[in-house]
Amino acid sequence: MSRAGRTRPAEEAAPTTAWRRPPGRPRDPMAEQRILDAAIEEYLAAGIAGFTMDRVARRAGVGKSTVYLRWPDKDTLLVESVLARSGGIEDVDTGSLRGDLVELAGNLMRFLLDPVGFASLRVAVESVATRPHRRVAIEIGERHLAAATRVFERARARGEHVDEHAATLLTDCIYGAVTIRVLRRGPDQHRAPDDADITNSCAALVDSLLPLLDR
Amino acid sequence: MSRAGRTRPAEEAAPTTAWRRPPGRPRDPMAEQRILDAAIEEYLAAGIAGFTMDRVARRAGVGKSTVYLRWPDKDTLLVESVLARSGGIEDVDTGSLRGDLVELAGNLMRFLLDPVGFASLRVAVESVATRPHRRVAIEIGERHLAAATRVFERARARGEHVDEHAATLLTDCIYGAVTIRVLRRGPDQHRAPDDADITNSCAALVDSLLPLLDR
Amino acid sequence: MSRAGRTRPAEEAAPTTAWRRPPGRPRDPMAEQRILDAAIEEYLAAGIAGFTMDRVARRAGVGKSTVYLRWPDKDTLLVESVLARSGGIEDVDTGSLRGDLVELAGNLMRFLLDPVGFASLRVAVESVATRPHRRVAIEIGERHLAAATRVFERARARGEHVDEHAATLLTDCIYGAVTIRVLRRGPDQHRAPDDADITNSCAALVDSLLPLLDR
Amino acid sequence: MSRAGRTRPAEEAAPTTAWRRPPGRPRDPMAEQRILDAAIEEYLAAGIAGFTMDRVARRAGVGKSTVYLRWPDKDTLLVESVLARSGGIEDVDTGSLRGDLVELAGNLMRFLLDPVGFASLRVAVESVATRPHRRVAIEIGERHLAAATRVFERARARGEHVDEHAATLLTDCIYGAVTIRVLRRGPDQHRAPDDADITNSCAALVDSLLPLLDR
DNA sequence: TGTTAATCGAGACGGTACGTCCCGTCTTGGA
DNA sequence: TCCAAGACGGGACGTACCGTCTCGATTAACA
Repeated sequence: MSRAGRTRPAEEAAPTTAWRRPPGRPRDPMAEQRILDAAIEEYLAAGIAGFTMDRVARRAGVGKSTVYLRWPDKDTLLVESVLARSGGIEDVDTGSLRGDLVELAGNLMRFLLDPVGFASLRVAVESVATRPHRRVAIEIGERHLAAATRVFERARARGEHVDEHAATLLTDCIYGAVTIRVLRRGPDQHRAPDDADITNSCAALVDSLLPLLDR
Repeated sequence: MSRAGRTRPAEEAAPTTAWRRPPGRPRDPMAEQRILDAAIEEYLAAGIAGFTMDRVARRAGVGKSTVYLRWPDKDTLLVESVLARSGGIEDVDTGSLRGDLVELAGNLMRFLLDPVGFASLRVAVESVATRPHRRVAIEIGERHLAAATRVFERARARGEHVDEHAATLLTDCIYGAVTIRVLRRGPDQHRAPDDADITNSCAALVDSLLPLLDR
Repeated sequence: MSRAGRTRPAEEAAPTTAWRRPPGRPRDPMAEQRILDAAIEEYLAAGIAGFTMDRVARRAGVGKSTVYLRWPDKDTLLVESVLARSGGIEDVDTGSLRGDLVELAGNLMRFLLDPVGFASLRVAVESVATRPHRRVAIEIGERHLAAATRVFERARARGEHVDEHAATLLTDCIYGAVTIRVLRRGPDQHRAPDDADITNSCAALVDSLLPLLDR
Repeated sequence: MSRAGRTRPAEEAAPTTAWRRPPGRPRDPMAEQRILDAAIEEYLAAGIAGFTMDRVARRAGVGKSTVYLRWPDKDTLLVESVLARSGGIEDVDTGSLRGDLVELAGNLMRFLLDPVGFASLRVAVESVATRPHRRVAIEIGERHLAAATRVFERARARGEHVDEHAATLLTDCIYGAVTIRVLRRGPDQHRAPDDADITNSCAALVDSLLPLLDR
């Protein structure tokens, strides 16, 4: 997620040394967010084809130099905008493994059905193919995986016996099936399905797969 | 897969009437394939960034007009090139359901690990998001799905009892898991994994999921 | 005015030998004129920029090959179309030298004020600059000059003494002045000047210049 | 001669207010001339057929955008290039009316015999026909006319009596005759005629026409 | 109170590719 | 052999962006 720009205080490692503001006019702290927002809005409005640095800068009320000072090129800006927006795959904790998994699957499905969320899938797939951005895909993957991992850890902490292999399998199947099903219908099919529908179908999926844990 | 060009004999609805060649010089029947080939070669050589209509035309030994007569724009040409190349998800028939499924999963994984195959995934994901090409994604999906469907039908024909729901679930899980795992490592990680490795991991996946069929 | 096409009977020198029709389908005798007409219409309608071989052929109801069989390229067709249309600088004969010259000047002015006539000036100037068509400019010049020459010859035949040099000078001045004046106001200034106006101004011009003949 | 670009200081009407540079990077003041030069060179080297925007930009060491920022299209650039080059119809002042007129006629003839000068005639004739550029023709005309006007004014200042009508007539005849004679032989007939020849023929022309001033 | 230096909005710059248009040629089946 | 139709290879057009650059104006910390 690090940008090419010069380091900022928060990211510095110097623990004891006092931080000295670099000389010159400091960067506008608002610009960053304004640009990210403008980028997402442009992307959502016009798709990847209409996504133009000039337009993003214009919409953000910012000069192009201000953009290029922070992101080295268009692709990077797009990727980071999407990532910044699709950020929080919040942790889930319903008390039971089944409940957690249903919630997890539901979250992913809701996420992918949202245009920005789906965009992060596009970005991930695209970045797998373009060497320099592969990191992005991995990061997105990790983020979702981490939530699943914690769910299983909590289950073990509760005393349930969960085989490591089975857990991985379950995760891949749940995430994979959800993804493939969303791909089959596309995001935001003009009207997303009812929240209850999502939960129901995810519950059915999880219930079908749960037996795998018992060998 | 039909282009914007004028109708060709095979696509005509006229049942009894003899087909009359339209007036004027007929389109070069070779050009079509030469362009598609050149497009894939350019794409593989230079990636999406270096994919240029002029270069494709040049490589195909063709004028740009000849290209634009057949495909309305760069995106469409790229998509159809990839699709044309990623065509044959051949049918599998090993005699047993388990064997078929292992083969199916292996085919998909090998397909996705190949640059052109992975490109078709990119194209599918991208086309889900861009309304005008959604058809493409569906077509790719169908193509893979059809192979799975036939496998289950053959199983039923052999007398095995296969629940409809379970079959769908199995298909989604296998395809989903394979896809997600490929996404995790990317295509053509400089050297694709051994063919035996692929088969082994697919066998493990299928064996783990097969119990789902028995409720 | 000869085209690149194969020779036609009328242009042949064979005096006594019977002319044998060449084998194959004879050329459509109408096509020639239809194409010339269409060319002028297109030129007048859209100017040189909108003058397209495809459009000319289409308007003439003719295939492009039919055009190219008769004229080797666009420029030649345009030039010959204009020339064909601006053809007749009719002879004048009013009985007196002054009358003839006034008529001559008037004809030229009317000719240049007509869009097609002015086009022939454009074509002439242009063709002076483009080596391969220089012939055209000369031809146009000759055509106008010839009329003047005949006027002076007739004057001499009537017994008037007309110095050769003075005649040339007079011709150049009359034609030159008329041309320059038309250039100053442009052709078809939405509404051409009254025919009487033209005659009057030409008469004034000629009357002013006539004394030059008496040394 | 003004282009579509934004206003420059000199053209501004603000009388007392200080001029403020518009925001953004100012246009490269050299580019203008470099492009005009490159255009003329291309035109002279390859004629109108080989006159390509890409080549002009390349030769000027400039991007196409830089060209199109200043001239809206190829025709306009060509016209203005020619005009810029054919600029200086210098004033003449030999002390006598006859001397001035001979000089004037000689200048015009030399001008028209030079490829660039003749090009300006082409441009003028062409622009008379194409509404949007008519201004150009007028400007070229005025420029030459002005020199003649000043000659006659000076003559009057010297006390010579010069009738207004006669002066106009003389100008039209001289310019017209010279133009028509150049048209008859074309510019740069591989080798322009000797400078003395030009002067001689112009002197003869003027001497023949001078009597017109005395009624 | 300047001086220094980085950032800001704006927009011109050198490039490159797009998709369109047209030229002059070629290739059909039919006249 | 010509004809109408229209595809073909080639190449220029004018547009749109990219990522860089150059302005004058700001905005701090340092002197």
